[in-house]
Order: sequence, then C-alpha cells, then structure tokens
Amino acid sequence: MGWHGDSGKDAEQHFVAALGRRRRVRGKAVTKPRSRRGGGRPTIADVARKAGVGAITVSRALREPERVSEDLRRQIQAAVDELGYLPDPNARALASARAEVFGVLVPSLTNSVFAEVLRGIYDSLSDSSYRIQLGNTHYSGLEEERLLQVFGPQRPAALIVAGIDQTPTSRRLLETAGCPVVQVMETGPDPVDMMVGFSHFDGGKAATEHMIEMGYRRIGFMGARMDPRSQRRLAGYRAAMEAAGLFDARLVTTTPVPSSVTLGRELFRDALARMPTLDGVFCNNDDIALGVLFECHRASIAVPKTIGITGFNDLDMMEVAFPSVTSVRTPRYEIGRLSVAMALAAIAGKRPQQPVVDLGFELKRRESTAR
Amino acid sequence: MGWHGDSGKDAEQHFVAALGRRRRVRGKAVTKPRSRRGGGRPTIADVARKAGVGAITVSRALREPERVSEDLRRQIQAAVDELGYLPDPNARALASARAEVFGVLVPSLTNSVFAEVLRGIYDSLSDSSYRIQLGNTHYSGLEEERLLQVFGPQRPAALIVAGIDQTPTSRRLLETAGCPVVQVMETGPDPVDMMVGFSHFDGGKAATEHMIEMGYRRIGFMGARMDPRSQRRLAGYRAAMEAAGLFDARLVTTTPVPSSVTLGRELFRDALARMPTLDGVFCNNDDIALGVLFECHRASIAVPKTIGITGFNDLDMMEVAFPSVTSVRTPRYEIGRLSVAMALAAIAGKRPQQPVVDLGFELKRRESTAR
DNA sequence: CAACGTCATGGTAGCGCTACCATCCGCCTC
DNA sequence: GAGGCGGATGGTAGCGCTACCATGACGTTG
Repeated sequence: MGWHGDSGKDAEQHFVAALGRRRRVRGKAVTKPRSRRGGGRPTIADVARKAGVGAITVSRALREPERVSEDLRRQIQAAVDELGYLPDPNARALASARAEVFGVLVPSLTNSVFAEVLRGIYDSLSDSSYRIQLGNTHYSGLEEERLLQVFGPQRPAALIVAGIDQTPTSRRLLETAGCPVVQVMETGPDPVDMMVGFSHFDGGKAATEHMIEMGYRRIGFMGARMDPRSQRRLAGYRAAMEAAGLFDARLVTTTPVPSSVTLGRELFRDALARMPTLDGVFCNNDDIALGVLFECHRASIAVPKTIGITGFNDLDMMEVAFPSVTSVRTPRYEIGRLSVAMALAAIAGKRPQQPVVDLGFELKRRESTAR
Repeated sequence: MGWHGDSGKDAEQHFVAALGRRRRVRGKAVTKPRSRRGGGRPTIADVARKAGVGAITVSRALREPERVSEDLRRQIQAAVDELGYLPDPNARALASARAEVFGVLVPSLTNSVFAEVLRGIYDSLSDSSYRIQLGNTHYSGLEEERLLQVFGPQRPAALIVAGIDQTPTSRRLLETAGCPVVQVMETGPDPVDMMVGFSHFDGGKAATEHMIEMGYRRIGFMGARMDPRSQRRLAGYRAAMEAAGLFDARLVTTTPVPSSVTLGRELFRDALARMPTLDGVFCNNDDIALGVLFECHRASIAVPKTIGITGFNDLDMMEVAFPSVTSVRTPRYEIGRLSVAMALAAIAGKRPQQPVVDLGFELKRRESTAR
C-alpha cells in the first residue's frame, strides 16, 4: 500500500527526512539531486531540461501554445509525455495568484433541485481543467459568509452562489472576490456581477392562476422551509389569489421545517383539519405535492375532482405519478450550464452583453388539476 | 464592483502592472513596499512583524498552538485579528506538499443516494478547514481514471471514492496517491486502504427472502443502470430465489439505461407483458419501485394483493407512499460521516483498528408486501 | 556542576510555478 | 542600410508559506 500513517506526523517527518533532501557536508549545505520534499514527481524544470528549453517556455507551451513555435511545442510535448509530467496546481495557483477552481455554494446537497444545478455546472466544467469546490450553506446566511471567507483566500477563478439574498457581508465578500460571480436560481434587479435564473414570483403566480382557471376556489398554499425563493412563490400565489378576490390568510400553511414528502402529508392534514372546504393546493415544491397526493390516496380523496394539486420544479416523477401532477418546470440543469458558460466567458474577457439572464419556466398542466 | 474582465488577459496584466510591484531605478530593481502580485492581502510576514516574532512562529501558532508559549500566542492572535489575516491555502499546499482538500468521487450527483453520502461527508468536514473537491465519474471507469489523474497532483489530504470496482489504473493511482483512501458504499475483501459500506448482495437477498416469506412466488427483479452494486443486488435476489427453487431467468428485467421513476413504469409494463403471472417485484432501487407503484395505481392492480413491491435504499418517501413501500434502508448519510471520520483518524496517525467497516442495512417491512 | 536533554523560537532555503522584464533575431520601413 | 518593430525565447525574482536545522535558555541527571 502506498500510504501508512501508522504514527502520524512523526512518521511523516521521518519519511520526508529519509528522502534526504539535503545533507550537511563539513557544515555546508549541499543539494542532493532528485530528492525533493514533493516526493520526486517531475517538475517543469525536468521537462525544460529534457526538451532543451527554458522552463518558462514549457510553461507557455502548456498554457498558451500559440505563443510557442511549433518545433519547440512538439519537443516539449514529447518531454512531457515521456516524463509523465503533470503541472502542480498548487504551485500554479501560488505563482499566478489564481486557482483553477470554481467555488460553488448551494443551500442543500440533497434537495434534488440543487443537485441538478450542480450537475449542470459539473458537466459544463468537465472538459476544462477547472476543479469544483463545493460549499453547503444549509440555507444559512452566516454559514454562507463563513464559506466565502474560506473560499476567498484561495482566489477561485469564479464563484457560483445560489440565491440573490446575500447578507451585506457576503455581498461585500463577493464584490471583492476578484473573480466573476454568478448568482443562480433567481433573477433580480441588483446583481453582484451576473445572474441566471427565473422568477419564482411569476412561477407561483402562473401555477395559481392555472388552478383558478381550472375552477378551483379554495386553493391552499403549502410551504416548507420558506427560504427566500419559497417566499416569492408564496407572494406570487397571493397576488393571483387577490387578483381573483379569493385570498384568505387561513389558506396559507407554512413551516420553517425542511421540506420532505412526509411533511407534505402532515401539512395537508393540518390544512384540511383547519379548512375542510379546501378544494386545491399549490405546493411550494414537488416533495410537498407528492406527500399531499399520497395522503389523498390514503384518505380516499379524489384528485383532481375533490382536491386539485400543483407542485413546483417538475421532478421527473411528477409526470409518472397517478394521477400525474401539474407542476412548474424549472430549468435547473440549464441554470448550471449557463452559469458556467457565463463565468468562463467573463474569465476569457468576453463578458456577456446581458449580465442577468431569465431562463423562464414552464407550467406543465397534468391530471392533478384537470377538473 | 471588484472585478472587471472587460478585456481579459490584457486588462488583467495592466491591472497587475498598475500595482507597480517593482520599479526600475537607474537599471537597478527596487522593491516597492506593500504592492504585491497578490493584491495586498496581509501575509504571514506582516503578522510576524506586527507581533514582533518570526514568521515561523506565527505559522506554528496557527497550526500547532500547543508548541508556542501562551504569551506569544496571544500576541500573534491579536495581530492576526487586527490585520484580518487569512493564510493562503495555495502557498500552504505548495510549501507543505499537502493540500487541505478531500477529493470525493461519486458516480452521479442527482442520484439522491450519493447526494446523501456527500451530505454526510460535508457535515463531518464542515468544522475542519478541509475543503471538498467534487468529481462526478458518470459511472465510468475511464472518467474515474481521468479524475484521479487530475486530483493526484494536487496532493489531497484524503480521497473518498464510491465503489470497490476500480480499474487497475485507478487502483494504482489510489495506491500511490500518498494519502488515506476510503472506498465507500460497499465492502469487499481487498481494500485499497479503508472501506465503509454494506453488502448489496445481502441486501438483495434479504429483500427477496422477505417477499418469499410473505407468500410471493413469481417475483420479478427490475433493474436499471446495472452498475456493480446493482449487479450484486441481483446476485442476492438470484441466490434467494434459487434457494427457494423459484428462480426463472425470465423474471429478470434489466436495462443499462439510467434509473428513473419513468423507467420503473416502463420496465414493469414490459415485465408484465412478458410474464402475466408475476406476483411481485424486487426493484433495484426506490425510483423503479415508485414507478411500479404508480403504474399499478394507473392499471388498477392491487398492491400488495396482486403484486408485491420492494424497493432499495428506503428514501424518505417510501414510508409515506400509499401503500407504503417495503424497502431496504441503507446507511448513506452514515457512510459519508464515517468515511470522513476514518480518513481524519488516518491523517492524524490513528488508523482505525478495522479498516473495513460494514454498516449493514435494515429491511423495512411495509404495506406494499403485507399480503 | 558539567554534560545532556528539552523546550521555545528563529533563520534559511526552498516548494514548483509564473510575471515581468530583457534579449535576440529576422524583417520591414523610409 | 540604419533604425525600428514584433515575435520567440529565456533569466530572474518572487508568490506565501513551511521543513529543516540551529540556537539559546532552561531544567535534569549523575
């Protein structure tokens, strides 16, 4: 096995010492060749020597090949291949004051919405040499600040953060990060730098209007967690309900508890107990909607006849559910992709004309509201 | 705004040049104080100067406080606070030949199973100063090799990889990574270093035995993706079926297509068309099981009476579904937590006695098999 | 009380790479 | 044909930190 930590730091020190980086000879330090702290991987100097060029030319050949003559380029490539040279990203980062890292901050890792954003980011970055460093804010502004503080000194190439409601401190950290910043999931009036998302207010409004149009009147709102995006969906719901003269504060059921299918069932039970006349629910997200659907099955409540259900995000399974569930399809993967594309463009000096991109959403009308 | 990439590299060069790091005076290079490439953040030297100690003592006070007298420690802390000093992780990594980074390789970001492992890893690491670098192998051995090649030169503090079926190349890369390695999700006979997981074979076997015990006889296996773990669940299913004299190759429906709820529905339709006498299904995972359940609803097939359903992983929603779905509860979050704990112990030189930990699973018997 | 640890601290020399010049060469311009 | 200019290449000097060794001040031992 390659690694043994059997006695920790000590073992490591001995290990390094055993490499014998330097040796004292009559009080004078001499360098023993080819034994480095690093453990003997080839360095750029080795490549340069083998190719018969200066180290800087190797560096250039690797990063800006067009600035090196084809002859040397070939020679250098041969030396690289022969030695199996791989540049040390840490040394690069130190020398250039820029790490090839995208910092990504999401509020949750298990919420599949962010998982898909992350997948989009990942897929757009996998051809490049950028690495992804992940941060989970747990929906906490304070934690977001802490993470930005940690990410900053590393000088990431770009930062992608979920949401537009940063604390003043976070906002300052983003503004002074010295790299492109993309706020994702939502759009808003005052980007730190760039934004990719859609309007949660409009999404909530469209979903609610659809239900009203389908003849539902006592439409409840059911929300968990109630992060800023949920709040805006609620505001959209309220706007639609008020416009139709249907709003009633008692129709709104929310909780700060994290969202889950289980919670959806419970919220629905509570709501129904309080408001037996409920004839529809617009759910904060699809987990809640699914919980409501299951509870309807269990309690033999007819969907969409007695109760109409609308979800939010349109997870894969909503279409397959029985009855299939109306939901607002959100462009999560696309948000991830585009955020990276915009960041890469900015890094390359080609800032997008339009720093704020609204990718919209699509209301998927399905059986659960087809009264 | 802090950053403008309006004209790319050029702008950046001008920006740096404008900082005026050095100036020529009569042909002699002089250093202009306090203007660095880095952009003027305080360095360890600044802290050392302010605290009236050597730089190395500051370094020690930060990393091994117990090796510095309390007096100096206080002085240094004061200087750090006053200057807002944050160590540069890139410089640290270069000097110590060790980055404070955990490399994490998962086959999928959207599969909620890995999302939960990731959450466990994240939660266990969030108190420490370790960062998480994410790799998505897309279930590809080749991609895994490529990612290990990228992660290696960075000298991560530890590597956590999903699965135990690495290619020979990947295995060699892991063995020579020079850091603790934890293979997660499964256990097996020949760890690269450490392992945390459970037996997918046993899980599949237990689930199938349960269905047999409940009186099901023509139990189908339904699997998507069929990665190595799915294969082993299938092997467990087969072992149980053969032991009961019930195995029939026509009962097995698999596809290399990625798993989804939609796919579950389709697999079930196919299987039923081929084998109308089917009286139960053991599903590869809960997505498939959910697809089967929905299709049963849609086709008015009674569950558990006509068809019994068992899933795998026991996602939150399986308990809430109607009828609730029997599933094999797997310790995903715990795997993430423990893998980090073991890696941290190894880094600290306290290797766990037991390098391979089987966290087991729990069969959750529910309505979907309660005939 | 001398010889010898042990502890706290510091100096020096890199880690492997890239930014910033300087240099050199060939070619174009007037 | 001298001067200039742009493109290709290289030397030097760090980037900010830590490993290694040295040093000096103590205590401890025989």
